[in-house]
Amino acid sequence: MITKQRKRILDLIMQSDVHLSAEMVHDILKNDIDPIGVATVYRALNLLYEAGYINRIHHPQYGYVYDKNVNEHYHFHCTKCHNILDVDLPYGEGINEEIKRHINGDVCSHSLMFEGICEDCKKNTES
Amino acid sequence: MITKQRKRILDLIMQSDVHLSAEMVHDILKNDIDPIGVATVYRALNLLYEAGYINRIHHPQYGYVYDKNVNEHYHFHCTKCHNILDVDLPYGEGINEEIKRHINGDVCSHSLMFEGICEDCKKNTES
DNA sequence: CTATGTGCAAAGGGTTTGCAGACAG
DNA sequence: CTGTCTGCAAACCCTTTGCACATAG
Repeated sequence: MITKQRKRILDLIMQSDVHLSAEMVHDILKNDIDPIGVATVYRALNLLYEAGYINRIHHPQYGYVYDKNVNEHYHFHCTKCHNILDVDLPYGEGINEEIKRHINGDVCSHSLMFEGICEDCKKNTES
Repeated sequence: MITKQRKRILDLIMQSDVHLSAEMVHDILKNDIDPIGVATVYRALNLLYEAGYINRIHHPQYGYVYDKNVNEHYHFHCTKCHNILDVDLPYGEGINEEIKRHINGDVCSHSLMFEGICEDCKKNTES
């Protein structure tokens, strides 16, 4: 069911250039003309993720963050500002099969996260 | 400072075949002849990790889990039993440099986690 | 003896849940 | 009108913190 709260939450994710956590989404929407409650935000994000409208990744600091890009891809985490950036590297589909032979089970996906200092933080440190 | 509590916690990690969370460590040690408190477990694990005695990885379900293997390596997460297994794949040191060119910042490490069903869970499903 | 570690219980934060009222179709 | 969604507050889980006492060196 598409309610106006869910639409506003989905729109926010779609329009955001950064990866937002549930808390960030709530912080933005609770100050609107008609505020959205925390519970609604958490429920909507889970639902939108389960339905495949948005992507969800594990943030090293803030639990889950949500992403408009639903294609499998890799991420970079800045250990200074804690932003997540998308990494422009082709997704290694084949590696799952390779690992399957080591594990003797099923391997259906993988996630790859790089860690370091992003361009902006590096500039700010130098200056 | 090496206290008997810290030694027992470190020994437990070193002898375990699986990756233990702080809670699991506490659950085991709280039932001993002289029990160890939660706070001590959390403080000791942080300390042992900071000091480089043990490794720590982000578990998709249970916060951090601790690992006796301090060398960089990759992991497999079973989405059924939620165990973490080590993956026997060489660590791709060179890829950090490659990503550095995309990010224009510093890239110092990466973590790679495979997801799927482990051998044991697969067997149990089939039978 | 002095500095550090411990255990307890309370506080903390982020997320989930129960429930009455609101809303969509 | 009926079933689903919302908002609130309480509950929840895991982790951290403050403090008095215990322990290591």
